[in-house]
Amino acid sequence: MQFDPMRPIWLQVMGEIETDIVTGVRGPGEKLPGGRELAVSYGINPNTAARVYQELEKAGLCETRRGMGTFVTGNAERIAALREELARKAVNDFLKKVGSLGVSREDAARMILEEEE
Amino acid sequence: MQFDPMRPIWLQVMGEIETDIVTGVRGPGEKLPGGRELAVSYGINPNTAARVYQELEKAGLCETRRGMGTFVTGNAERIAALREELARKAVNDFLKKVGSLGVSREDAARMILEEEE
DNA sequence: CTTAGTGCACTATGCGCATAGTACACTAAG
DNA sequence: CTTAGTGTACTATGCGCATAGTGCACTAAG
Repeated sequence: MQFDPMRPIWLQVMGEIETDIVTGVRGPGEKLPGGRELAVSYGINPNTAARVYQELEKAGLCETRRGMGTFVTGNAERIAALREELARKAVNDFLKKVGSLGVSREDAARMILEEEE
Repeated sequence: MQFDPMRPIWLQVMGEIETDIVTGVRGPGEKLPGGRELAVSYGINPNTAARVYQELEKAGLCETRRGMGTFVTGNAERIAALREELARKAVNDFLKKVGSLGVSREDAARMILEEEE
């Protein structure tokens, strides 16, 4: 994976794992890779990897057990709430951005259905 | 205005001016505020303000005349192209983000039309 | 007990952003 | 010419990100 140099790496990796969690790729209670292993797989520093898990725990998505590792939270409600929150945020950000360009909600919806890859 | 501490200020101010240009708030050939004035109005450092105009010129949106100021480009095609580019990018970013959450294009369009403020 | 894997804490370095401050060069207007 | 407004070029400081490296404490498995 290659990173956007304009945004902190820990935030970008955190986003990746967040997505894996809300989509079920990483199930509730599942053990996540160790800090050092995560660092290798993403090509980042162990300190940066540790930061990722610290922030995920702050967000209530992971639980850390010293000596054992970091695990996806077993709180399914929290996960469902996050999925809802992320989707709503994506919609609002999009509407705000496209609105500032002078595009209506209806036109935005049309662009989404018609946009080619 | 308050800034997102996770992203460079010059990028955020640049985005503001970009939007003003593509929406016609700042017309082609129009003189933009001086670097020091821009700094005061946004509450940022003159050096950061200068960076904004440097980047806008790199993007082909402004023309700088030493001793006179910075002006919106007279190239209307460039402006129209940017508007198209920004809208397309917003759509693609949105589709990518919402797609990673497991939401279809149709559901995304529906969410946009139904989302409340 | 020993070992491997883990989280955690610490020092140090380099880089870019953002700040503050100063100085210089150019242009238009008086 | 003088002045005000402008872009431009420096130096310097503080901060957070990201890196590198080391060590320690905890846990489970052998």
